[in-house]
Amino acid sequence: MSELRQLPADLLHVNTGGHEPIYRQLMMQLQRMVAAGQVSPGDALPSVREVALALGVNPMTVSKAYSLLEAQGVLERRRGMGMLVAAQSSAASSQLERLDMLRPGLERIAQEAQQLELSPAPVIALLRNLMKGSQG
Amino acid sequence: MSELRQLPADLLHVNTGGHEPIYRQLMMQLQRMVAAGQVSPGDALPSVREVALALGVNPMTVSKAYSLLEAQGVLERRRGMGMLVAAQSSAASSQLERLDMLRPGLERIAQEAQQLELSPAPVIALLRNLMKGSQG
Amino acid sequence: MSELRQLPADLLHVNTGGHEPIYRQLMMQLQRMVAAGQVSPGDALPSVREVALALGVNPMTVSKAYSLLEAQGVLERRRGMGMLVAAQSSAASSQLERLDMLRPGLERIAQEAQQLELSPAPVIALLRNLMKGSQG
Amino acid sequence: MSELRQLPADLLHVNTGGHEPIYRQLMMQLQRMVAAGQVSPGDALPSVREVALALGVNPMTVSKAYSLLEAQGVLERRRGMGMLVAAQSSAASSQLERLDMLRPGLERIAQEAQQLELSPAPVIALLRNLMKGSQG
DNA sequence: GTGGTCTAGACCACT
DNA sequence: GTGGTCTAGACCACA
Repeated sequence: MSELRQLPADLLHVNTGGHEPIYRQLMMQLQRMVAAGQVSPGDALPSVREVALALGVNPMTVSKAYSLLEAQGVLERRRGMGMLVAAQSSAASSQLERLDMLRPGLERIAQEAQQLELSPAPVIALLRNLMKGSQG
Repeated sequence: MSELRQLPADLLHVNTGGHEPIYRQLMMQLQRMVAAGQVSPGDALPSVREVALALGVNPMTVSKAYSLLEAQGVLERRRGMGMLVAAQSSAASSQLERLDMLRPGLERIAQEAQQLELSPAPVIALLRNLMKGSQG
Repeated sequence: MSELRQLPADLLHVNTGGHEPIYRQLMMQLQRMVAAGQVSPGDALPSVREVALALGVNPMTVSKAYSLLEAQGVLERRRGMGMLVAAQSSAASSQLERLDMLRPGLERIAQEAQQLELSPAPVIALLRNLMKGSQG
Repeated sequence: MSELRQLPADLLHVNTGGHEPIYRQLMMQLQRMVAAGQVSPGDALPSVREVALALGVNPMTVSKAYSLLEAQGVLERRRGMGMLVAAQSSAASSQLERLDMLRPGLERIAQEAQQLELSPAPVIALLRNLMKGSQG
């Protein structure tokens, strides 16, 4: 029997105000955590009810995120055990794969910067600053 | 000389496929054009009907974009004569102000990069690449 | 031959920004000037072109105001002489009649004050202040 | 106790006959109700469909009023759950703030009274009368 | 259940 | 010519 790690529900965050749907915020966060190896195949996810309570959102919303990730093969539903990270979910992804998850966002930034007639230098400087900040 | 510049309608583009509402795409494009100084206070905007025809969308959709920009102080209504860029819309914004329009997007990128356990270097390299591409 | 007074075009004002149509602003102003006796039956009005130029509005807008006042019997069109204040326009109105012109606006104020749960005292105090200001 | 107050839809009224657009009538009514404290931050608004039904207008018209108030920071959207009065909407406004909402109208009255060469006394008397009427 | 978006079309008001 | 308003109805996304 492998020892079951249980992902704490309070690792997830949600921004109710923005335009991005809550279920999608949850999906993307979980996907990133899997990709980064912060959670491994076989690890258990907090129950729908638990997450819903911790985040103050509707349980159906959490359930939707879980179900979509299951359909994507990222999660697995185990009878009586809730959801856990799927075995074939290739554990942590390579740096290149993870970088690719950022590509759409970066492409959009690049396009907007061009429309704002901003040269790469200041944009990159700002991004470097923000990344130092959140890591330091 | 009361020479009135008229923004050509075909400078606007719209992506019907995506999730972002058409009216919002128009709003953001116009806002960036004003900020970048590609269009100046007092310049006339193409008529609602003109834009609607050029983009193949419903006039009300264009009108919604215009109205919201007016409520935001970016545009001004000249009764019976169309819309124009508002006077107090501070002409072209400074580089710092324009950079600030990118900040939310960059903050999000930084947060996601952290969750993906990506170091600044590769992310910044990718962004630099994308920005070179759109400028070349 | 009675001596013809000519109303100067710059007595009229117009607020392009608001919701009230320009032609209506002109109509109401002229009506108030007649009612107050600031202009008398037989007095000539500035030409459409003159007013349009002085106010920076479309001549058709001025013309519309004049025509509607003519239809109302306030103005008279005299061939080759432009518009003049109609003879039967009862010269200056009585105080009661003039007060009645303010009634709709005051009724609206009263209704809004009630919805705002404002008692009469402060509203009346503010109005008294504003009237002193514009008269002093 | 998470007791949610729900604003009844029949508190809203609409005058189809006048010139003022329906959506704007709704906006102003709601704004005054918030300012007067008749409805508090966190209170739920009647659903778009409910109001539309009660008033016999198109749901889009109601939705427009709600959306504009949201853009103005008066209301907040709870995805899939309806609208509620925004938290930062400073609860009931002070008497001074509410009085300020009447200022533009009163300024206009004062200006018109001056053009009508009316002295403050009769105007104020009329207003006092009208306000008594709506309170009795 | 909630609001959001878009369309097609009619009608209006202003300039 | 300009934008504004409203309707009726369809379809979508979210919770």
